[in-house]
Amino acid sequence: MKNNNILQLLMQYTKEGTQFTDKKQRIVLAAIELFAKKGYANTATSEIAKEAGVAEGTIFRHFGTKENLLLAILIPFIKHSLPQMADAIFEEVLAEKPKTIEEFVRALATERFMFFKENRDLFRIFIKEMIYHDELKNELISHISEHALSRIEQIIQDFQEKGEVIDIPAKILSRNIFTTLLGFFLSRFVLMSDNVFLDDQREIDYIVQIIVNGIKQ
Amino acid sequence: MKNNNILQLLMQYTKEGTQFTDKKQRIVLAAIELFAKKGYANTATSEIAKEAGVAEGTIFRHFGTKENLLLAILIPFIKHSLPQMADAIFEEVLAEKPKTIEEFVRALATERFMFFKENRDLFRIFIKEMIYHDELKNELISHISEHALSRIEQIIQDFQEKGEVIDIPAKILSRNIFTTLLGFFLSRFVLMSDNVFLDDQREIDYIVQIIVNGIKQ
Amino acid sequence: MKNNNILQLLMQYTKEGTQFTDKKQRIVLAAIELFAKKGYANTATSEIAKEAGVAEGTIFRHFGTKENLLLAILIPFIKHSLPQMADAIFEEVLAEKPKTIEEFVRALATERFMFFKENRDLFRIFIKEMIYHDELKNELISHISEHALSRIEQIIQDFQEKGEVIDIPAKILSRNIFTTLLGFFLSRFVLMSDNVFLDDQREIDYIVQIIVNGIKQ
Amino acid sequence: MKNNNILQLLMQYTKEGTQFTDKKQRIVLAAIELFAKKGYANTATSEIAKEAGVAEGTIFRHFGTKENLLLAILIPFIKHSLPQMADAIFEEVLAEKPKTIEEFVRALATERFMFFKENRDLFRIFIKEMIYHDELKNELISHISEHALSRIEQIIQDFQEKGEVIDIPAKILSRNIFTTLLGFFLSRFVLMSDNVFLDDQREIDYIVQIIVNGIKQ
DNA sequence: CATGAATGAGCGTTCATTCAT
DNA sequence: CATGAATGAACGCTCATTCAT
Repeated sequence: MKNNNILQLLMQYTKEGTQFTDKKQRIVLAAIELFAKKGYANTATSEIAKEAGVAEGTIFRHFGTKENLLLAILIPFIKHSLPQMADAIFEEVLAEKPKTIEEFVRALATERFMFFKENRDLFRIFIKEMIYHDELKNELISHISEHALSRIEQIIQDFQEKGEVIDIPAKILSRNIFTTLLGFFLSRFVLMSDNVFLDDQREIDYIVQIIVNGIKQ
Repeated sequence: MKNNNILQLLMQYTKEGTQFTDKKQRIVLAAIELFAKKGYANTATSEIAKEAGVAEGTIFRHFGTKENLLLAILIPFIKHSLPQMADAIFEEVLAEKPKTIEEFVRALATERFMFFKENRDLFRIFIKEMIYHDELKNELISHISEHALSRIEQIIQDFQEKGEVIDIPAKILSRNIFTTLLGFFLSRFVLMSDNVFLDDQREIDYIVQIIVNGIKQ
Repeated sequence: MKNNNILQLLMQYTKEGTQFTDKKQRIVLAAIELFAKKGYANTATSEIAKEAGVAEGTIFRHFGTKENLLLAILIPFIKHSLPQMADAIFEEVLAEKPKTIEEFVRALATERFMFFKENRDLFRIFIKEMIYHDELKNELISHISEHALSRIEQIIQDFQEKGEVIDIPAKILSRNIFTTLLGFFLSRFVLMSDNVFLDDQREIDYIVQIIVNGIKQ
Repeated sequence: MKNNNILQLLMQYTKEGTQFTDKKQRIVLAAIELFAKKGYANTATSEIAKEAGVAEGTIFRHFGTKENLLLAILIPFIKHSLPQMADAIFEEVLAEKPKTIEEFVRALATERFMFFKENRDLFRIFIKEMIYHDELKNELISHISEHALSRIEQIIQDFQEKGEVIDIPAKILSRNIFTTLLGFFLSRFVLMSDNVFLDDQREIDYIVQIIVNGIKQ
């Protein structure tokens, strides 16, 4: 779980294949912060420039349009970081060779919890902009299906064969695990205020328990 | 389950306590439709006026500002409709005197599924605008806590006393049921495309099964 | 020759079929003045607004875009005023039943001289914007061909039949008369400074003499 | 008629009296091409730089401002190339010792036709930019008067003395010849589309015939 | 000399809001 | 109450110009 911060991944994948320049990085960071805080539509490019300490024109020199700046944040994440992350997640989650379904769900929930905690800003941008941005929505959903759901499904099947998990189609179960976790993270990191919640570890414990009880044989 | 449509409820509760005039109603209906379709920020008041068949000035005569129009849609819903709805929900859910926790969860999930299905537009506005609108967020959360979570908690406790539900604090359980359902509805009605899903009844069946298995003794 | 001023004609032909409002008129007049003086590209909409004594937004309320404002000046002129003018020109020119080719050319040259003198601003806008605006160019040329050249050709043929005009195809002659006059007007009203020229009457006398000698039998 | 291309002349005359460097030449050539195609105002210096294969800064190192670049194209042409051209024109036109006014006009028309055909781009820049650029306009007109009109006038006088040309003041006749030719070239190379025209030779024949008939005794 | 990233004034355009009718 | 023309602040964006390298 060493590198959970997307921005570092983000920096590695640009059209040019080169590192972002200093100013470009500062623009991206300022944009993420402001988009997350106030939303894309309510953030003026002049504010981003001010926050980043560059001239407004510099934003357009690097990204062409404001929308491109948004996409320059989101698309590489979807296209490159997300699959790579999916690999990393399952590598890490499976590294400890979870023997029970509970160990697996706990590892997954913990890993994702930490991830969303660390990248709450980006997560918020995603959720907000996706709602009316079908292109992004479909792109993201197809990537999730391909890279995450299919793996969870496989793992569930393994546990089903061992008789540890109830006999509902693995496709359904995996989607419900995914949905349940997503709902939890949405409540936790997007919708609700922090003060509603207990400490992290107990939160994770409960959601794991709920999920696992829900699917255990 | 006779009156699931919020708009009719919405019309009955205004600050002034009077009925909305015809034009005011048309403005609210047009605004809801457009806010839901394109988002608050991307909807011009001129569009709302056109869609409602009134002059742009009329909107401002009635609501003062565009934001007030949004709040005039959301606040009464939260303040009046939501509690009333909560009453109605539990009245209805409990009307059939659910004998088991499963019957209760199924009744609740079904009722809310139908509700969100019918009011998807308003649901979307809520989610989207709440993300960066802390006032709304807190208002909504406190109402939910007060009117929904506390009742679920009470019911859970009853079932715990009967030994049907596991011995996790009822507060936690109820919040997890709530979160799980909300996550499901967010996926189902806000984030995902329709075509990802099975038919309604099977969707409900599975989410109920997951939740119930998760908390059954 | 009572109504040589295009703007009055311009005012009569709008999409709505109504008279321009006062502000709309002032915008059009200011735009013509500034476009003519400084060119379309070098005139800011803020300047037009200032000159017209309206808010900048008012321009866009009425015309949508800056280019539409240009076209709202030029297109009605081409589509409506120009054909109508062509009618008027030949009506007037032929009203005095010119017995000789010289009388005809003189009447035509005089009428057009006065016209361009009075509408020099609009003439300049036309010439300047047409140079790189093929749509306008083609529109104008086709209207001129249809409404002006064909009539001149007819009249030339009549004089050829009377043996007054040399036996070059009437099509060629008419285009050369047209071109010669146009060249004269371009030099006179667009390119050259006023001080290069003699008094109007002598200018007209000479150009007529040149043209007539050029085509007389 | 060996060297009709202005650009080569252009390259030889700069303020500094030195040869243009390679990069400077490439900038000028690119600018001429783009100014002619899209107009001065619609051509970005970045485009010129790209087309010329130099950095944008290089343009400003050489020319200081964009307007200076335009003037660096037009002024030397007016100051140096135009008089030199005038010499060359009349040298060439008179080389064949035109015995009749028709031979003279034909030689002049042919020479200029070929010239404008070959330098249509530059011609367009001139016309377009001159319209609102009084400095340029006056500069050009005074040079034309001095170097071209005065010579034509002289030649016309000669033919008048031989009784070949009508007895209108030579000043007027020469300006009318000039104007008629200019009008023809404007129509031919700036305003009209190519497809309106016949083949070059017949075009020339007719314009010559018109002019000559117009002034022949 | 040459570069090109950076600049920021100025542009066309949008739109919530006002107000005379 | 209702209207819709008018407003002007604020926006995204362009581009001639500068300057450190």
